[in-house]
Amino acid sequence: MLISAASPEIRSREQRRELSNDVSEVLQAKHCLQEHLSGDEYEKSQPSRKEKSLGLLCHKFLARYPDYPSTEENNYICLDEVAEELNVERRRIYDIVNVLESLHMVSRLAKNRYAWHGRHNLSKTLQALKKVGEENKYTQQIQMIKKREYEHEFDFDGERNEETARTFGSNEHSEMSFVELPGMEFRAASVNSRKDKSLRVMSQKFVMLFLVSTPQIVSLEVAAKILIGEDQLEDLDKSKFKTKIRRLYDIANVLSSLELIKKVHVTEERGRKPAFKWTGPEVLPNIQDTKLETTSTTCPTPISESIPSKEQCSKNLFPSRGKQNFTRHPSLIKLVKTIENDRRKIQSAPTSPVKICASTDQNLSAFPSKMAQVPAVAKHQLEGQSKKAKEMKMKLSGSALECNLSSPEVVLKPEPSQQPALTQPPGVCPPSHSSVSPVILPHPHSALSYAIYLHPSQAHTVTTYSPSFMLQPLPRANVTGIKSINSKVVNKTTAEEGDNQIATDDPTKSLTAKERPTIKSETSSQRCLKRPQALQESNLIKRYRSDKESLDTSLGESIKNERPPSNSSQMNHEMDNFQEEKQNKTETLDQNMTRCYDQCKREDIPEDETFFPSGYLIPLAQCTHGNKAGFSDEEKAGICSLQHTTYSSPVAGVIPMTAPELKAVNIPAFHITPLNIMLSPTSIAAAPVLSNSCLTSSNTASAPNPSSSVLNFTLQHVGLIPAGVRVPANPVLQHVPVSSQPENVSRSSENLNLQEEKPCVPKEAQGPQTVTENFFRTPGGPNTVPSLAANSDGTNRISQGTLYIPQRKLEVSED
DNA sequence: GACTCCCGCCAAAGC
DNA sequence: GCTTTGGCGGGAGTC
Repeated sequence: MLISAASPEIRSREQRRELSNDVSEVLQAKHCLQEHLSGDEYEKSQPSRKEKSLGLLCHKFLARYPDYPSTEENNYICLDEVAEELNVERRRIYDIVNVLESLHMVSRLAKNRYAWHGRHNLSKTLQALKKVGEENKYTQQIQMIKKREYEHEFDFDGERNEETARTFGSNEHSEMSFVELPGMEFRAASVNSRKDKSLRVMSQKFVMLFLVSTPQIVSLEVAAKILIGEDQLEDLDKSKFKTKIRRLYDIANVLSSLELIKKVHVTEERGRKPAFKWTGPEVLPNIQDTKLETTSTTCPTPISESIPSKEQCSKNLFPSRGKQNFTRHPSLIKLVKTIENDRRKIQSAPTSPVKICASTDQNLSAFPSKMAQVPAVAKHQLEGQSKKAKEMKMKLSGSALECNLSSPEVVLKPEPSQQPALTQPPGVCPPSHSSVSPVILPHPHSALSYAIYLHPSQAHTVTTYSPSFMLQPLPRANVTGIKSINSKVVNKTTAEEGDNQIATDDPTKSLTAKERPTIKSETSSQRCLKRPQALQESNLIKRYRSDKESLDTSLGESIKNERPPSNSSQMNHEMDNFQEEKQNKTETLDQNMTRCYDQCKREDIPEDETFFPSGYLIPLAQCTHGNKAGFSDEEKAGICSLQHTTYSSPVAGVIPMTAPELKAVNIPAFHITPLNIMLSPTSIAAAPVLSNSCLTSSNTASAPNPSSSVLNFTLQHVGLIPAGVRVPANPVLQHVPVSSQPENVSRSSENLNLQEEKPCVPKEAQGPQTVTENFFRTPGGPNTVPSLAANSDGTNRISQGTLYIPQRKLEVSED
């Protein structure tokens, strides 16, 4: 009955002939049903509104065809046939087909006839859409709309709408366009030229919004506003808006059936809003080989400028507004191809370092859209850390510690894990591996900088003892975030690894070592050792961050080799430059980090393994308790009692290090004085005393195995001992067999792992202790490094942390 | 009452 | 001139 009502009798008769026996039987049954049932009963037997929804209909439609059809199969779609079989009018089928067409899952062959492609082209299409979405700056548009929504709450006059209209009107991307794939161009001139293909275009743009959004959630309201804004913003009235919303529901139903999106609700200040979340495949915008075909109804830009395709060119040459219906003229093909080839040449430079470093699409190809949050996270952390540092300074300014704040070369900075995780912006992965924090230290002899890497607990310790330090955490949270984000696509993280990641991702667990899960320490390989580029970039980042901190703290002092800002405008200017450079460098560094992480993954290096940048390290002690020196309870809580924790960092170009090594080489770290970190005898005396229990439980029992070669090299390198002179390991640790063989590191790590299973001595029972106290207990001992260098003013110059030596010395440390 | 979206009118485009 | 296609908005069903 429906068919006969919807179609002429002749067509029905022809179709009936083509229909399968099953369909005929269904129809006959229907007719019988209608004849035998009364009107009400028949109505009741009709499917409900829900059962007739477009989404369900689309499900039925999709069920008819395989996701990945083979070429041998008959993949033609006859709209009449489908409409009849699905018992809907053709109008509904058009809605479905249009959306599928926008994703290139179907293509129109002829009148009433389509070809089914399934999901073969889906990834390419999504890549293309993402690229176009990025080019169209949809992210900015979304932000603009959201911002305007917020402003609109306080501004109800009509000026805003005018401003909105102007903004969208000035948008160079305001034309409607359709993204095509090579070989998937619309064959029919009608489709190419018709202006009223907005459902397809809307569908594509809707998808683009998801692909460029972070998180990939788009509210209907925002989507409708953007689509209206691009269409006819002068008609930004309510009816237009409602109509767009209706269409978006149509599209969303189909996309939901394709499991590309999922309906959610976002709760904002003004209430609950319907929205959709992208649940489709992660899209890597690596489309250097994907040729985009963008049709356009207008020609806003000259052809010589970034016209993406011959399609676009032909369309732009013959704008299809009104009744001008042009197909691609053969004479244009040659010209268009030339343009296209040129464009391809330009775009086919994926290895261009400029592209990679400039966070372009190529850059994004390695890291999906969430990578875009990296700068924001970094900024967030820097700001938070800067604030924390200021607070810490304020706190400590009146404390018993006498710290020379007048000339700090390195300013202490709290570690990232101190940042409240809840303050992370939505969609931003919280910092996880926050165990190591580098500090740039200028080398006194070689003009090369050192980086001190501090464990979070050490950060607290250093904060306490030397508040003039500023810890410079690596963008580890960013890296981790990237890793976790990309794990599905890039790293193929196993479930177990994922669990580990979750455990370490939890920022609350990174606050103290006590809360930290036992982390195995194993030095399995130094295959990730040499990453010169990453090292340089890392140093650059550190320098930038130091610069930033220098500005932030407004101390009027700058880190060595950094020119201090002379006035506020210059400072602002430098800040701007810094932010920009920092972002670029951070992203580049993060890539290297992720690459190394991937490599380590491939080489089966445990995720929690200790990594430090290549070069050698002079680590800090990791066992500290802050019961003295007037620490507040809060600070005590922050000072962790890490005993068996190793330091993990997915930093590119890293050396696995175990906790014992850190302890061992910590000694020279404390005595090397490339910094002018002043510590008075008073404060040293006030430093916690290392108890035997600590040594027993962690240093000794956990098989600390000081790497004397590292120690010696370190001392030689910094000029504390002459070349050729070897200094034995710390006598406190001497009962542990010392081996300079690299494998020994692994062995000690294994020991450590075993030890970790034993219950640790309770914090309280250990009493105030810190490994750093080792140095005070054995000052000037024959087997230790020289005593603290005393300054003329009676203070002692110490540095605390893991000293990072440039990589060129690496082979020495491996001795 | 707001949200959701089915339904079908009707005009443009195709043949 | 008939058919196909699809924009559009009323209004019914659902929450």
